[in-house]
Formats: sequence, C-alpha cells, structure tokens
Amino acid sequence: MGSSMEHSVYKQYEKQYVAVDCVIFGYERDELLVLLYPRSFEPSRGKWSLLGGFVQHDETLGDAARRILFKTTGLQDIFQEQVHAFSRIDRDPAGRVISVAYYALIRIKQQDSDLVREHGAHWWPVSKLPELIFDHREMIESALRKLQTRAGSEIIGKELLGDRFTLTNLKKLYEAIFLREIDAGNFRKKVLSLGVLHKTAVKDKSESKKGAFLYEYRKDNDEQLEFIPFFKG
Amino acid sequence: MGSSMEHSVYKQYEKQYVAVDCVIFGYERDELLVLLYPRSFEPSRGKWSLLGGFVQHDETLGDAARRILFKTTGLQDIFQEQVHAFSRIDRDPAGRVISVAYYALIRIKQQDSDLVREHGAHWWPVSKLPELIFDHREMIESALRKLQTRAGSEIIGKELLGDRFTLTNLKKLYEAIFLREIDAGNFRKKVLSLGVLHKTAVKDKSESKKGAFLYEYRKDNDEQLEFIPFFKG
DNA sequence: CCAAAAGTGTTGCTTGTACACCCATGT
DNA sequence: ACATGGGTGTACAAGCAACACTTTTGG
Repeated sequence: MGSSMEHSVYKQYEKQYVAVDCVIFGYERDELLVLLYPRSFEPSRGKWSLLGGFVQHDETLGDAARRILFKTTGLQDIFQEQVHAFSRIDRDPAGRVISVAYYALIRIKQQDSDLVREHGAHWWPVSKLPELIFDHREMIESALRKLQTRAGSEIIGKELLGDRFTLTNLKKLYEAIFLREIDAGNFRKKVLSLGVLHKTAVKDKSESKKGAFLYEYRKDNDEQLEFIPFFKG
Repeated sequence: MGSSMEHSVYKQYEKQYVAVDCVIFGYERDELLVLLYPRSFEPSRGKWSLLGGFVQHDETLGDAARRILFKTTGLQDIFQEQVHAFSRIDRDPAGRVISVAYYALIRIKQQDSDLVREHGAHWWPVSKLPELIFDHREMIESALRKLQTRAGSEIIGKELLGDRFTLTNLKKLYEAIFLREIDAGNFRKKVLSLGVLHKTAVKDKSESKKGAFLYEYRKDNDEQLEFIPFFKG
C-alpha cells in the first residue's frame, strides 16, 4: 500500500487479526519431523495444530515467528523462511484470522525438552501426519515444497544435523526431505563439487566400522556462492 | 494459528492493518512493464507507487488483489500469484501496515485505458524503474523473481501476449522476463518439445516478409502437464 | 574371512549451447 | 538480388543416472 490513502487516516479501514504459524522441522532416525501440539478444546478437539500466535504492533512477521519458536522450544537464532499467507475467510471458525506460515529448521537435540513437553508438543513424521486443524496440513505441504526448493539451491546441513556431519548423514537428510532415494556416489560427487564443505581430519565411527569423515562448512570466504542449483526433487 | 487460544476470545489480541499491493506486469515493445501511479501528497510526493488497498473482512488476500486490479484496470479473471508478505514495522511512515504483495499478468491492450488514465497510472519498464515509495522496489524485485520461476516451470504466454502468438513473440517475451538474450533455435526446440502449444494454420506477417506461424495452447487434455522445468534464468 | 558402510571410477544417455545453414518473400 | 526474420540441423560440452568396483575394519 501507499498512495490512494492519506497518512493517519487509515482509521476508516478495517483491521484484521494477523497470526503466524510455524512449521518447525526437525530430523531424527532418518526422518523429517514436524513439531505439532494437540488441541484440547472445541472445536477440533483431538486434532493437531502448528505452533502459532498473533502478530503484535511492535514486531515483524519474522519477529513473531521467532518469538513463538523461542517460547515453545527455547531456541534462538534459528533459520526460518516465510512460506505463504493464508487468508480463507472461514479458515478459523472462531474468527477472521489471516495467518502467515513460516518454516524453521532446528536441531532436536538442542530444544528445551521440558518446555516442549510442557506444551504437550509432539514430533510427527512429515510422511505420516495426523489430522490437523484448519489449513495446517496445507501449510505443512507448502512449507515442505519451499524447503525442497531451498535444499536444491544450497546445502541445508548444519541447520538440522549439527556443525559437523558425514556425507552419508547429509544424504539421508536429503532423502528425508525429498522423500525418495538418492544414489550415494552421485550425491557425494555433486555435493563435494560445490566446494562449500571442508573435510575435517575426524572420522565418525558410530555408523560403520570403517568410519566416515566429518565435514563442516567452509567459513572462510564466500557466503555468496550459494544458490548454485545442485539438486532437483 | 489455531490452538493456544479459545474461540471468540481473540479480542485480547491486537489487530493490524493488512494491505495488498499489486505488481501489475504488462508487455509492450519487447519490454516487461509495471503499472505504477504517482504519489501526489506528502510524504514521498513525486515518488511512484504500486496499486494497493486494504483487505476487508469479507475477502481473501487474493480477492483484495483482484478487486484492486479491477478497480484500476477494469480487468477480471486475471492470472495472479502471491509474492510475499512485507511487515517491516516502519515500512509505511503513516502507520503500521502489513502488506502482502501479489503480481498479476495482463494484456495491456485489454485494459480500460480511461480508468488507468484517470488514476494517473503509468507503465514503467522493469529495467528502468523510477524512485518508489516504501518497500515497493523490493516488492517488484521479488515479484519478478517469482515470475521468472514460474515462467521457467510452465509457458507463460497467453497471459501477456494474447491467445495466439508466434514463437518469436514468445522468445522476445522471455528475453524481457529474464532480462537476457536467448538463442532462437534452441528456444524454439525446447518450447515445442513440451508439446503444450498447437501450431495453427495462420501466419503472422506483421513482423517479417516470410511470416511466422501463430501458435496457441492445446486446450484438449492436460492441465497437469505443467511444471515441467523448461527454462532456467 | 566377511558383512557393511565409505569412497572412487566408468559408461552411456540426456540436455544445453553455440552456431552454421537453408527457406520464403517484400522491396 | 538481397536483407530479414523464420525455421532446421549438427557438433561439442556438461550434467546426470546407473552401477561396478575398491577400501577399511569390527566382529
């Protein structure tokens, strides 16, 4: 907006409830998971819900998403990205609420488990979601598509895995994100050819006798080397 | 949103002004254009602005975008797509307004010129934009990236060109969208290989002595053949 | 020794790109 | 006849997918 309206005279226009819903992705046991919590009151009691909240005057949508994430997982400085604004008039039976979906990537190990438990939240595999309220399933599906797009343009690794990981860890993560199998050899070559990972001297022997080298992101130069397409769903 | 709040008790939460800003793309003289109109009052008098308006209780964001588009161009049933929600707190100096950007593709010939003139609107080339208010430049840039993504996944043709067009018309449109030159022979082969266009018996002689065949979309079967990647920026 | 994951190499196919070349025709 | 866009063919390079093969080591 901008023109077609004088300043300070917005009074004549209607305001809306604006919410943010967070699709919080985690990764465990080779599966991509979403954090949901159960709805304990009508309507839709028993169904599951994304974590959400209303946007306040003094915060951006991103701020609101961060606030919600912090409140429910205790985590800060988390990668997140806007997905889409959902605005069906009757999407929330209790009132007209426009909701902007965000997705976030967190390391489940790092969450404040007490806080999560206190909210009754539960991790669900994206491939086996329970019944969800409102348009939350649609939000998760859109978020997953966004995540896939991003994972195809740059390496999503440390956000979900940790600072160091083996190439097999990364491959399994990508299989979880794209919901399909990937050739190990080709994946390895493709990822390494991008030159954004640095092989450490450390081997992880937890998943094989031989052990696999741990890799980390090259911190040095280029944050701008991103967005070289390297993987398509 | 959903849980964490009882129904009908949203009263305790703050409402927001929610606006929609439309990035209206047109195409003429081998250029991709955006419809802007001049701001005639302070602040930012003399700068240019997207067409926008506030969202009402009884309409979705898409409805609002359609309403604004109709009000300013007289056009209905226009292709449009949501771009992003912009929410910087001070993005509008006159008040806290969250704005969701949409882009639309229209055929300039079909617009209601009187209506457009009455609003003082003017078509600007995307590559030579004037100074814009607020975050409107950012909105246009995001919208263009979205348009490029979409144009790379399916053929954007009739929305901007008309029902029938030559392959050279389409190539020039793509050059305007991607802001770079494209090889004519390769473009032609790629587009035809998708099999979504049907060659008519009619030649357009307006642009060459030899004349070029007009193509149209195959209406018959498959709307689902879309989203086959066919062009990358 | 051998199962199992780590890691390397090879081959063939598909796709993209550059560019040469022929066609049709109004002036 | 020739300039101009329309349209086709070719040849090379890059990227990708399938899969064979070697390495390492705990049990």
